Amino acid sequence: MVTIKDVAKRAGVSVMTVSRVINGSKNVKESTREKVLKAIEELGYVPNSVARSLILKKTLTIGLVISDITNPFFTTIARGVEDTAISKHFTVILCNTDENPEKEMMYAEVLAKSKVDGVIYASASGKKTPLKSLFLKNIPIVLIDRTIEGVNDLDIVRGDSVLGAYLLTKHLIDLGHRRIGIIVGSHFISTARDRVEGYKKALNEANIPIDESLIKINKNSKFSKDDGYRLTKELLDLENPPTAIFGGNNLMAVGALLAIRERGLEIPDDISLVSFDDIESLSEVYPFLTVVKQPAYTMGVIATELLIRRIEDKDRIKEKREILLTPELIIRKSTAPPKRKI
Amino acid sequence: MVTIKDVAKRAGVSVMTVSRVINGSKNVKESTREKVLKAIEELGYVPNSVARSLILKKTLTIGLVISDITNPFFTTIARGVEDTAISKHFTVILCNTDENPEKEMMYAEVLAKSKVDGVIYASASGKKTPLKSLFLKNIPIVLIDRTIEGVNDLDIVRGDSVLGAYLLTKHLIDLGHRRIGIIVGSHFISTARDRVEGYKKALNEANIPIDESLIKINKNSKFSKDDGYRLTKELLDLENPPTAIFGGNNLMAVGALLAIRERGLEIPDDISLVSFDDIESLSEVYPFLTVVKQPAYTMGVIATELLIRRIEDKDRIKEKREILLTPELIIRKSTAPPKRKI
DNA sequence: CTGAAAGCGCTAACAC
DNA sequence: GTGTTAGCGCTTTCAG
Repeated sequence: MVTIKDVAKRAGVSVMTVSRVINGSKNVKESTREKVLKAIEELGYVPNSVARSLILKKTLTIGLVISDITNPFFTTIARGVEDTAISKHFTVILCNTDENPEKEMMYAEVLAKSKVDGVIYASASGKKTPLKSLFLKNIPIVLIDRTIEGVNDLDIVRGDSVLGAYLLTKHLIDLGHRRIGIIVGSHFISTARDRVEGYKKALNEANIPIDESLIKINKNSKFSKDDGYRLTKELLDLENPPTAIFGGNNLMAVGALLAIRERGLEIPDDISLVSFDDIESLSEVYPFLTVVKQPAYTMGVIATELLIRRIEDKDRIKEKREILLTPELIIRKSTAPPKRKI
Repeated sequence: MVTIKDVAKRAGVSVMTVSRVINGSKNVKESTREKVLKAIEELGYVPNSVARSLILKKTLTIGLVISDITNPFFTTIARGVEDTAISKHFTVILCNTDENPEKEMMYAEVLAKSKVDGVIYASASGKKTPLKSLFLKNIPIVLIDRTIEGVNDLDIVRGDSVLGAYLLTKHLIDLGHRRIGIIVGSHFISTARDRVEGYKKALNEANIPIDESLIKINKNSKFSKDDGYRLTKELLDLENPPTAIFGGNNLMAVGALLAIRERGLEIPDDISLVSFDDIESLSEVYPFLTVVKQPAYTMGVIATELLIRRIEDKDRIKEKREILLTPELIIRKSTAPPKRKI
């Protein structure tokens, strides 16, 4: 391995001068700079960021913890994060927890040990335990999408799930639905709770009594397609099944759709379906699902900007910032008035 | 920041003993170990991987360079890579080059400087220049999906694009099409060239003369939706337009679909459409597009396994390995016999 | 079983 | 403009 020493020797200067050239210091004679550059070129020297980080105590790296790399919602966030990070010369380490608290724990530790300068964090567990090692290292954290129980002092960027769920439910109610089923992921996750809250709010406002059997919020289920599929079947098996189903996120809605089709039911003729979060690659080609759409890319951008600001001047802004982004209702073809029971 | 020294002081032992405890060495008296563990706990000590990497000359990190994080094909690869890497205690740095050679260059340099232990690489430029800094550092590389001009000594895992394109084209020919347009990304990219090759092979076999005006392989265009859209319009504007269009990848096929619809044409009645690579989230809900599907997850897994094997015993296996995965033709609803010209 | 010394590749702080 | 010294947090000898 060729080090700064080798370059110095070859160029006939001290390592310090080489360091200056690498880091673009002004105080180097042009002829010296050229000598050094030539040596670097000849030797094929590449500076070692690890050594540099050890001294500087910064790695120019941020961790991005998301819960499902398969979900376009998170992928889009990742893109926003990455684009923004690059523009500020940061590299991002992507950590996919797969909605698995154990993986989440492991990744938090890896990031703490790796001495990333900061992390953007979508919790899979809803718990603060995994954050412990990050806190210990005093690593700046920006929460994204999901809040964490008992954590109130961290910046957070998220969509307004209560409002989004309210809009979706209200749309269904306006269409005439009164029995609306909702399926959401783990109740440990804030977005799951918020969406149920928005759902209830809309029902209450319309004086529709809340039927808990229509609310499928499972202890251990994830926000996955399979869960959506399974929970929808449970809903359809009810004695008095719903006339509309609210998918707690895009993946669950797809699962719901599959379950509904499997039963030979038509959407929206037999049953309506709405989804929290869009799937652009789907809707573009097949504009079918009525959804509430969150500005995922923007979320990634804002979270990264907040984080980097924290990294670069850790002390100045003390107060926590909460950015709430407004979702947008997009009405397509999966919703219609319920069949009138004659 | 609490370091190994602080722990040593607190536990009343030397740093070496702490190091032994951290790394699970056997040669530590049980009572000493407990003292050290207690000190670690009390101080909230987290080992510094940066310092460790500097000595060990390995980071337990691999870089994954992909060209489009928006494309489910690459996302699925990423998942395969990540799952495999984790299971071997490696962390992955995801680099999204966005099909942009400049970003590619930048990322290659970042990875070289970061001293990742290896990289999995889908080239955006098709050139070997960006790899230079990686080569200089002697970092093991496994190519994925795309070959690189003039690079013949690197392991590679890729799908058989020639075969896939051949199958897709043959399917169209079997249906009765004779004027088949093809749109692919930059001809600098091996998969673009291979797909055109497979296309030509099928035509030749059927004794259909090749009409270069039906082959849209642009110098600077990417494999993007917008390019698919634009190139399809060019195809439709031809004096004697094609009766079927071959989308060079999933994104281009979507662009093609949008362009076709915009012209008020019906698929497959007016024109057939096929795609290289599936979009699962789309096809699951709307099984419409006839595609050739590659085992993306498997590609990620295999590439990572190869890479880690290289990392862990750099010398033993000298010869390059090439893994060619077979794509699968999935016939759905976007293809039909051409309208007979009366 | 435990510790002291040396040093990984680099930069900060100060000389000259 | 350039070089010297010291040291980042850790592990590797090698003693004891």
